Amino acid sequence: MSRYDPSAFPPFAVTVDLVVLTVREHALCALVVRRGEPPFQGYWALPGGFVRPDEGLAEAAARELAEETGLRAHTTPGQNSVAAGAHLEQLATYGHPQRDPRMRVVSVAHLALAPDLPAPRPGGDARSARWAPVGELLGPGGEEGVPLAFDHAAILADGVERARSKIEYSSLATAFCPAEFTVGELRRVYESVWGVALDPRNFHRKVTGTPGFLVPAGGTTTRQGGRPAQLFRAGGATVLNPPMLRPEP
Amino acid sequence: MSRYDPSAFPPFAVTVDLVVLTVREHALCALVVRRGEPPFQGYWALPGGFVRPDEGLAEAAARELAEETGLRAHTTPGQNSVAAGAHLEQLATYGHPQRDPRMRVVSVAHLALAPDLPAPRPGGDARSARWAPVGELLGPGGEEGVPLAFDHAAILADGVERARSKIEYSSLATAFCPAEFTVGELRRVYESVWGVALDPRNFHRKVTGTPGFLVPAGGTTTRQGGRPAQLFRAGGATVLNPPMLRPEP
DNA sequence: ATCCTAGTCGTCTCCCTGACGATAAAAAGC
DNA sequence: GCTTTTTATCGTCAGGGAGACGACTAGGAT
Repeated sequence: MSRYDPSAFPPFAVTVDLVVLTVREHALCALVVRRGEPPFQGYWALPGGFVRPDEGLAEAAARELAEETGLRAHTTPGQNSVAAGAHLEQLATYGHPQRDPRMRVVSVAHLALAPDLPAPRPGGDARSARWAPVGELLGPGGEEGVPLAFDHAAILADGVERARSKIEYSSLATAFCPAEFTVGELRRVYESVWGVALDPRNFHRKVTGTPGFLVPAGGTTTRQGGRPAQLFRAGGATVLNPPMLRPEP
Repeated sequence: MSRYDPSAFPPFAVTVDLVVLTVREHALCALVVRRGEPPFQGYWALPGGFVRPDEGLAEAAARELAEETGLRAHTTPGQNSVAAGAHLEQLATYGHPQRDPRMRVVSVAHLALAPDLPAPRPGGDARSARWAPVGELLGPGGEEGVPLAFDHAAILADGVERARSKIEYSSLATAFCPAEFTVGELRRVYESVWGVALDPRNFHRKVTGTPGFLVPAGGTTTRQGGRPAQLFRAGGATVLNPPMLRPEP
């Protein structure tokens, strides 16, 4: 930190990009926006923007998240924030010298997990936004044969992998659920994120037996047809001990 | 990414800071350097420096690591690099607006795990460097009652926690060992990083039974006194299935 | 020769997990 | 109304991993 004259630092721009994930119709989906200007005009991209001069990184990410989804983020002492039903954490930083053709841009990617939202509201500016299944975005050639802008496919892949591994040993899967949910709904979250089928009986035994994971909310509901299911809220536990195990293929 | 005029971006400096960990004398130690100029002149700090204009983040971290320790880093396709016996990965990014009193600095912290090195060579410039047990650096008031410079205590704490959790489910603990090592030496690594005592018999059964973790190197050695121990190298496995379990207090 | 130290193999028990049968309670179809 | 379908929930059982710990081995130290 002493090798350079601080007043002669090289010119960097710092942005935040958001991997916002949700589960819709039994599929893991990411929020993407259509770029209205070059470079990559017309391409789908992750939402994001420049960090403002007097704004922290988590603060910038929370602001962008609110602009794009309307979710309010409530910053916590650590690096993670919890919005109204949403979770926000730093993912990784991407700074390849040529990742943006305009200039040197270092992007601090964040990962947000949100429950199924009514509609992807188009945000403050006029860009169109949509939820796209990550399988399509990350498939060969990307969505509609067109890959994501910049290095956003790699960022999205890292975010998806982070989500997939983090619901193993933390209670974060509840961030995909509304405030009150059933064991079956939580199971469908795991199945959608991991892309596997889980045994309903073993899953029920596991989640109800893990202390602090779920607390009964008191009612029952019939949202899916079939026998009414008990309603739960997320418990106070953040780490799951023992973890949920992702079955191997 | 379209809200700002890219040519009018706010002025940011981007640095890399390094959490370099090793195990020395049954204690987890971090590399710290003494600052020779303000701010925090005379304080201990994590090694680091500015990212150069045409240099990637991992590249900058590898360069700093080589300057401070002499370890060569060999960049891999992913975000992680493996040096000659050392491991390097991105940790997290710290960008609080006031974290550096001189200017707005965003620091991309990296975590390096190295085997016990002969001596902390003072690096290219004249700053003094030393290995300090993390318990002293993170204890109340920090080393000698003086805390680390900037927010480096928080960065170090995050790096230590990352190392502690990552040796649970990956074979990264071998990065603290020389090329050939015994099961006992590997066990002392786990004990030092976690700060616990492990049962030698169960540990031996576990690591030798995990496929791909260790491969016999063919010889035996008596480095610690007692019965000669078989020598192993790190196997090809990077993830441990099932993981090593950190005992709870 | 004896003790000490560290390494290695074995055993036993507990608990978690996966596989899967059985029952319960609602909606959907007839 | 009755049956079928769907989902939820409880139980049982076998296999595997992990903690606790005994026993044996092979060097150095005294």
